[in-house]
Parts: sequence; structure tokens; C-alpha cells
Amino acid sequence: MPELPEVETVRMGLSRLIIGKNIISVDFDTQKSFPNSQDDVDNFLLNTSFTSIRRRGKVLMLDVSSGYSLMVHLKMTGQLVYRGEEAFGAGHPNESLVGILPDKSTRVAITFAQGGTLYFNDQRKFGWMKLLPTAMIFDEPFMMKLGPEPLTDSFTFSQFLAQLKKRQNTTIKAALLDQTVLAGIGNIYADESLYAAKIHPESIVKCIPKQKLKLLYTAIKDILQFSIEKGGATDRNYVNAEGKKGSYIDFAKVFRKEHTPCPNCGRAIIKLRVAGRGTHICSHCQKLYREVMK
DNA sequence: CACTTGACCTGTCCGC
DNA sequence: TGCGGACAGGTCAAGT
Repeated sequence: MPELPEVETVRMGLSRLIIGKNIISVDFDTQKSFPNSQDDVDNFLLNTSFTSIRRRGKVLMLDVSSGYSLMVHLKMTGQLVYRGEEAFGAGHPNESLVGILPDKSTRVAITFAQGGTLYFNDQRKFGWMKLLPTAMIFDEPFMMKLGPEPLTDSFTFSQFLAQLKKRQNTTIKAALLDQTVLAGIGNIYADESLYAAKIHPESIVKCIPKQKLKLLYTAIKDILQFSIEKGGATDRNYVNAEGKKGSYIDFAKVFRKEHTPCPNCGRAIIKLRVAGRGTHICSHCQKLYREVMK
């Protein structure tokens, strides 16, 4: 559920809250959530500080001054929440979706000399955080295979078409969820983008007319950007670096909107299963392409 | 090789 | 009220 806009929101928040602070203690529990040894932590994380925070797809890279980086994937229920004085500047502490930390979902806690602690929480333990040399990040198999960043200027329509060539015979929904085609799209933005482009998610990639793919290309960029401006989508677990919700879901047209009227035609939004995922559509507005158009 | 399905987890919700 | 089971979805391994 943390997809590109949510991870980007966390990145911006952490950049404001933890850069330059000295790490004085690191506590971690399960091997699955944090596979590094105590020696790694002692040698490359303790007594260092975060220098920059980057994002690639749904992955965060927290670079530290030792030449190592913490790679973080939040998967479905992961959260990176900073607790300290600064985090509560503007709003109220109780706007936070998360309570007192650490709690039973806390997997890693990183405490700073200046006060404040960064918590990695993950209810379902699908997410992970791992420490590795900064220079080795892009040698990780998952990182090497990632497709282009949809919000960069270098991501053009022709590049989008070229990427889709890799998945010509599958459904467009499966193609959008494939991180090697495009990096950062998950279930929410796949459904919203396909609705905006009026394409049925079960359409076969090679059968979709080029001008419809152009609409999809534009919708992806616009929707991801808009969601970042709204602080991402809080469906159930997602919170930003201050533990607060994003508001994109209030603007969603179809995601989790089954039985409510389509904003375009008024017919009910329905839910089906495509590519093994809950999928939300207006079956009247979104056209199904299964035969190659001449 | 291309593509689909199941496993990994745990909290929540629904029906009985 | 309690309980079993379905469901949520990102990624990888296993299956077709």
C-alpha cells in the first residue's frame, strides 16, 4: 500500500526530520525485518548520521556517513515514524494514527543524540530494512530490474510504450503492477489511472489503441503527482514520517468505492479480481480491449 | 520463456 | 459474544 506517492512523502518528511542527527542506539528484533548482525550495526550505523534520503520506486535509501545505507521497503504495513519535538510543531500530537511507540509492531528503533527516535513499524513483517554499502545498492537484483521512474522528465511516452512491449500478452493491470515495467505503481494507482484513461484493467496490452495508452501515460503522471501533493493515500496503515495520514483517498474515484456512483456516468462502481488483486472499475466507462484494433 | 498463482504475515471484518 | 474463515496486497518462488 505504500506506493510511490506514499514513499515519496515519507522521504520528504524524513529529510526534514533526521538528516545530520547522530545515531546513538539501534534496537532491532526479528531477523526477517532486519537481517544485519549486531557487528554490522556497531561498525557502520552507530555513531554515524544520515546524510541524504533517496527513493527508487517504492524503496527508500537512507544514506549514512559511514558509506553505508539503510535500504527500506515498507511493503504493505510498514511505517517509518519519527518521534521527537520537531514532529509535533504544526499540528496536534493526536492527529497521529499511531499511538505510543515503540509498540508491538516496532521492528527497529534508531535513537539520536539530539533526542528523538526513528521507528520502523511493520505489523505483517513483509517489509524489511537492511544495511549495505551505498555503492552496492543498485547491484541488488530487485533494484537492477526496476523500470523507469514515472515522474522524471526522462520518462517519455515512447519509453512507456517500449516498456509495455515486455508484457504484450498480459492484462494492463498486471503490466502496471510489474515493477520492471514501471517503478512505484501499486494497486491504488493502477486502478485510479486506468479509470482516468477509461481502460478496463482486463484489457490485453497489445490490444489497447495507442491513443488510449497516451491517456494512461498522462493519467499515471498526473495522479502520482497529485497524490504526493495530498500527502499520499491512507487506506488503513499508511502514515507519513510524523505518523499522520495522507488525504489522497478522499479524492479517489474508484479505489475502495464499490457500490458508490461513478463520478462520470452515475452507475455503480464494481469490484472484481484482476492479476490476483482486488480491482475497482466502472464497467460502463472503462472499455475492454481484447481484440487487436485495426 | 511468458505468464499466473500461492506463500509470506497478522489484524480486521463478516456471518453464524 | 465467540469463532472460523475470507480478505487486505508487494514481491518472490513455484507451478503451468
